[in-house]
Amino acid sequence: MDQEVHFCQKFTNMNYHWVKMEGSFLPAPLNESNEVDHFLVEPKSDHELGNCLRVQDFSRDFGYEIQTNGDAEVDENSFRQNRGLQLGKPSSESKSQGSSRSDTDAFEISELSATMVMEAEFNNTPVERSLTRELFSGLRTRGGCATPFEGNICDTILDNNNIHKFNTNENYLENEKISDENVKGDIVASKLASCSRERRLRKPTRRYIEEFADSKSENNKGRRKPPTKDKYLKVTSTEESNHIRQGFLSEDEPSATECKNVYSSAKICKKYDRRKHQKMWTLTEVMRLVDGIAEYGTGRWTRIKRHLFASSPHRTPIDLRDKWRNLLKASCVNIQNSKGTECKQPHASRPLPKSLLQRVYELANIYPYPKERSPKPVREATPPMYLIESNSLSFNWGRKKYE
DNA sequence: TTTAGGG
DNA sequence: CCCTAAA
Repeated sequence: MDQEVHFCQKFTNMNYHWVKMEGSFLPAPLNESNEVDHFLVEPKSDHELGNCLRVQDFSRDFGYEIQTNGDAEVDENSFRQNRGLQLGKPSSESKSQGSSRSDTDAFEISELSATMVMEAEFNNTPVERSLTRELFSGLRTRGGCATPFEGNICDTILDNNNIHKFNTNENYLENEKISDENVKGDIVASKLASCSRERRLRKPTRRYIEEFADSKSENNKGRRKPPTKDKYLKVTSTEESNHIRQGFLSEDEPSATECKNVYSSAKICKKYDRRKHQKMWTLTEVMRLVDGIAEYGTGRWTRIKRHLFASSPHRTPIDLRDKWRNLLKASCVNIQNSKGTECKQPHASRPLPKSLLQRVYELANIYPYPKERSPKPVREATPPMYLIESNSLSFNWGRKKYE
């Protein structure tokens, strides 16, 4: 029984916490393993232990599965005939494929599995035998799936960790002047475990958690077709909110690379609430919008967006149009005020420069917003006073004739 | 799919 | 900034 406890505690040290977050379980690193000790120490039966530790459970929850290809299919009997860590081919022959770090999850699952096998091998009690059986039945039954590693899983693990020297290739341990079989196992396993633990100390990042939750919910609910507006971005970053607070006063528009970063993070966070993270229009943005309208006219918001706001992924064509509507209001009010007309001053915290408003006003005359372009066909209507007065414009409005 | 209009 | 209807 002491051996069992010993094994279980060792295993526990390498395990993850499974943290429940928003209804789903996430793997979190384990510094202190006390919380799960009760699962492992002194199990009542083989079955109970198996339920706790089956490989399938890990791979299923990660969305990864563990692969053994055809010729590397593990034969339990031959496996058990090997001693200690001599689980596969010598490391010099082993080849790792696709050992990219981007597949961290799959890698660590495999790593964990291999470590489990090794641990079980060193302690030949019934409990560990059962665990080993469980593990290898899992490896066999779930073949044909995709981890980035092919071939003997243990070889892969060892090779990828650059710890292939641990292969008990008796040479290594003989050089180490260690003969006792159990001590060998403990040393190797503890080295493996420490290697494993190094990478598990990091907490899962927030993005990882969000992605995990998101993908899980998508798997459960099925993929919902995003609304059209999602084609244009939903942004999220702290820089973003700083930018919001700075408003007009800072003209530091996000650079192209920043926009790319924002865009990539925005693609990840699909349910971003723009209302909660509204981005103020900067003066340069407004000027760009005015330029775009001067060039393309109103009602061609998509074109303006494409040509002038290509580097501002957070501005949709609808945003441009809405901003223009607001600009129209602002310019109208200001001009009326400048004429002494009694008009309500907008409580804008950052008033636009008069020159800009003047330009908006002129453009509004050239390209009247559709609403202002007589909703009903009023043929006999006289043009508004402000149009008559703006003689600087060469715009031919309606029925004006050259005489 | 884009635009207009209202909320 | 969002939603919906219409083009």
